[in-house]
Amino acid sequence: MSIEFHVEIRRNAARAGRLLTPHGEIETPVFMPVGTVATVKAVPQDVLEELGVQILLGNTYHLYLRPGVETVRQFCGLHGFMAWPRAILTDSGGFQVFSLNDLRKVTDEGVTFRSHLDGSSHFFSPESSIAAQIGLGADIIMAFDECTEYPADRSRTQASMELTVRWAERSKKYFEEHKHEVPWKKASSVESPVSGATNTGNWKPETRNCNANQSLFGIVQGGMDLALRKESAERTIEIGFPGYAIGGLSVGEPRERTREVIEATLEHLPPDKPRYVMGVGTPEEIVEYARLGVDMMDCVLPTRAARHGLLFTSEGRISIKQARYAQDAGPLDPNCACRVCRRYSRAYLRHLYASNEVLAQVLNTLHNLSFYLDTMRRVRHSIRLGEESCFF
RNA sequence: GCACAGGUGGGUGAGUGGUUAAAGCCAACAGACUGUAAAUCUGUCCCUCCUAGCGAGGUACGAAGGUUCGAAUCCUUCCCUGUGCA
Repeated sequence: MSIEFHVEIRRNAARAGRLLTPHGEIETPVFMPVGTVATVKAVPQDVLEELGVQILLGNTYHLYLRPGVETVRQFCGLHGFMAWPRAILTDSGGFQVFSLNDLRKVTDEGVTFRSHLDGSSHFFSPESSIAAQIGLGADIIMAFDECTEYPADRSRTQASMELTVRWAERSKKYFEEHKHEVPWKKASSVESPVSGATNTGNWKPETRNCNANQSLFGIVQGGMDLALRKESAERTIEIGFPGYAIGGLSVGEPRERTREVIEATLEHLPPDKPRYVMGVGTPEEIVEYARLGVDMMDCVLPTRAARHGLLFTSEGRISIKQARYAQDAGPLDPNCACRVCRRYSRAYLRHLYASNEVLAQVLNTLHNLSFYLDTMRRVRHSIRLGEESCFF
C-alpha cells in the first residue's frame, strides 16, 4: 500500500478528509508550500513544522541539477537530506517544460533542457523523471507531463494533452517496475546510508511504514478546452492512479477561466481519490477551489510575494514597502495570531524590507505561510463542523 | 599667496560644440508576481499645461559675461572644493 485517502465529511461539493502517507497524515483540503530546491525559501524546517505544514513540494528538475539525485539518494531521499520528517511531493519537471520555454525542445520521447544554471544540456523523459523521483524519495510523485501554454489553439491543446497521456502511461509503467528502489527501503537494510555519516547530523528521518511505497499521481491537461479536459481525465483515469492532479492552470488565463476549468474537470475525477490542483492560488482562490472539491493545492505565491514585499492579510493585501507604513506601529494583520503579527510592527517590517535585510524575507514569508495555512485550517473546520462561516 | 585638479539633476557619475532634459548606477515612489531561471521584474523619478503624446512651454550642468546659427562642453573674470608648495 502506498497512500490511503479517506473522505470523511462532504459539504456540498467540498470534502474534508485524511491522506495517509509513508511520512505522516495529512488533513485535507491542504495547502502545500513550495520548496523547489529542498527548502521553502527563508524558512527553516523546524519552523515549518511549528506552522503546521503537513506536506511540502520539491522539484525534480532543480534537484536533479543540484545537488543531483545520487546525493539525495545517499541521504535516504529528500526527507533525510533536508531533515524533513513529514510528507513530501515532488513535481516531475513537467512545469519546467512550460516555464523554461527558451531553454528546451520537446519531442515525443522527452524534453531536452538547457540548464538555467550553467547552460549544459539534459534530457528528461517520463522514465528519467520517474527514476529521479524515486531517487528523491518523495511520498507522492507526479507523472511527467507537458504543461500546455496559454493561449493554445484546439489542435495544439489536443496534441499536448495526448502527449501527456502517453507520458502518463510511460510514467506509470516505469514506476511500477522500479518503485521498490525507493531509498527508504534500502536504508532499512543498510546501517548507514552515507559511509562515515549517519544521515544529517543528529537528525534521523522516520519512515512511518518502511514497507510503504511512493504514490504516483496522474495529471490532467487539456488547456482551457472543457471537452479535452474531460477526455484527458477519462484517459488518465483509465491508466489508473491513486490520485489525480489538474495541471496547466495559472498559466496566464483569466481567473474566471481557471475556476471554470477546475469545476468542470473535477466532475470527471473519481470522488474517492485525492484531487490536486497544481500551482494555485491566491488566498481567496484556494478557499474557492476547496469549496469546489479540491483536496490539495500548492503555490509559490505566498513565499515569492513575501520576498517581494506583498503580504496577505485578513483585510486584503499590504505592500509593506510602501512609505505609508514607515511610522505604522500596528501589527501587520490585527486578526492574525502568527508569530510575526504578535511581535512586530508594520514600521519595523517596512524598515527591514527597505534595508534589504534577510530577516524581512524570513518574517514576510512566515506571515504569508501562516496566513495560507490558517486559511486552509479554517476551511477544513468549516467543512467539518458545517458552520456558517465566511467560507461556506 | 602660488601651482595643479575639480565644480553636472536627491546621491554618485558619464558626457567635453549639434537627436542632451542630459547615459549608467544608487536612493525614492508606484506596480507586477499563482506545479519558483524570481532577495526578481516593470514603470515613474526638474517644473507647468493639455487633446496625455517618442506632446507644448519653461527652467537647468558653481556665478556673471562673451564667442557661435547652436554651449554642460570654447574664452574671460569671479566664487567655491581638494591636493601640493610657501
